[in-house]
Amino acid sequence: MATIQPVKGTRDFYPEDLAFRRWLYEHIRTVSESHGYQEFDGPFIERLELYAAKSSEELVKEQSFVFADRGGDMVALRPELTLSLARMVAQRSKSLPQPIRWWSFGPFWRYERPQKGRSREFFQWNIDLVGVESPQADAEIASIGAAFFRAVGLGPRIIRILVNDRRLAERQLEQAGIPARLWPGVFKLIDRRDKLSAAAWSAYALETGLDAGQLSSLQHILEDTEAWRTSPEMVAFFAAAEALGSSEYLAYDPTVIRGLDYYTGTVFEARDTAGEHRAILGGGRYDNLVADVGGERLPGTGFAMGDVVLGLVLASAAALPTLRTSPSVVLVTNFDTTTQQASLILCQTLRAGGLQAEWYPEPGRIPRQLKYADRLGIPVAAILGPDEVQAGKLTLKHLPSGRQITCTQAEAVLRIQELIGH
RNA sequence: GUGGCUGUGGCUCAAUGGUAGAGCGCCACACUGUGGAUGUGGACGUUGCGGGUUCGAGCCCCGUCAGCCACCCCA
Repeated sequence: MATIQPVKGTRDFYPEDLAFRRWLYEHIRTVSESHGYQEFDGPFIERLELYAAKSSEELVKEQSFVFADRGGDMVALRPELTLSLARMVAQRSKSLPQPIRWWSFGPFWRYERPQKGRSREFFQWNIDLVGVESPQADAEIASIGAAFFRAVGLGPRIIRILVNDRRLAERQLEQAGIPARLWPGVFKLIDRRDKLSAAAWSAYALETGLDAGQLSSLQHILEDTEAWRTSPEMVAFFAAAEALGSSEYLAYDPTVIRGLDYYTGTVFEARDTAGEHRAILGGGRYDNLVADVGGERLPGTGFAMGDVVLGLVLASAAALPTLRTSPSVVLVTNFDTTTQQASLILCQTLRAGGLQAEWYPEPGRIPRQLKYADRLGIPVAAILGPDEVQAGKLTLKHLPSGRQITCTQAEAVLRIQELIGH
């Protein structure tokens, strides 16, 4: 029978895949909560107008799953969370205690061609600090990213968080005599710098409307790795990061600009230092966003990290965890029809004792049952054959060590806990 | 949306236009009450789909679908 194809760009989460996602979620939760952030979530569908002209024109027009609901309203599967967050904050800006520290982990959808590190349905960690304008708030957010990388075993030699500030960049462009109307094009130009050859990039720059002098100034700006010292915000940012212990992950990079239109200040992205993968996370300061969705003006800062690229980076760094997919710590064998009843009772006793226990659901050869336990990584097999039933005992086999003991049923829970080292 | 590459057992891949194979995995047995190791044997295929060329197509041609990769954009 031909199987029906899954929807393009979606992923199936088999137990081992879900185990990884859960592992990720647990690290994200731990790091977020250790900084006092509260978990929240928004709806998976929003009205299209929430996104229109506030994130990026292409993101909304070309890369969102958009459809009319039965009432004729245009809605979108959420392509990002920040606007839902802004909307939720705007709705309760008078009553929510501020500053607001919120995090979330959930699914997002973008209608684009799937490729390496990019799928149409992906999971994303969002973390935001709203109501604070200080560079220290930006430093806290970036440092949470660093703390996460440290927690999952990705050290500063593998990951770097590259930081810039749009306010600084705009000042530099102004000083270079580049008129403000060219800035959007110039930002795009900066973004493309490492994708084009030097000659092609220069040609593209002239097309953007820069003259030779402005281009030369721009090149100086992009090579000046000390320019952050002229920015009070950047200086304060790096000082706070130092205190937060994340300095070794952070570096000023004048070529980082970020594509989303709503960023107003600090911007940053995490990359693997080998340059093998896409950006792992991206974020920055968005001081007008809450006002843009109808609230009072509230500054905010935050980032988003997708699960797909992170998985690739972990794989490259040989840092993927090995995870058990079966929750069972003990398999109760099903020797034959004469012992079935006793096996079921034993299994239920083990559960009552707090152990995750499963029962082989049909009588069968013991080798087969042990092999099953072995393949699932179940550490203990409780063997209950006619001999054991008659003696009122049972045999416990610890599969990783091959050790085997005999005990009474009353002792079983304790003995199993000893075997698995609890 | 544009371009490139690739579709063959469950997986990874072979097969000068001439009999569809291997390794891994799976199953059985050796070992009928002990998994992993070893050996022996076994099952599993309309070669993505549709058409064309040919005496003959997994291979060549056209179409189509899917996957991957790059561009675009971005997590």
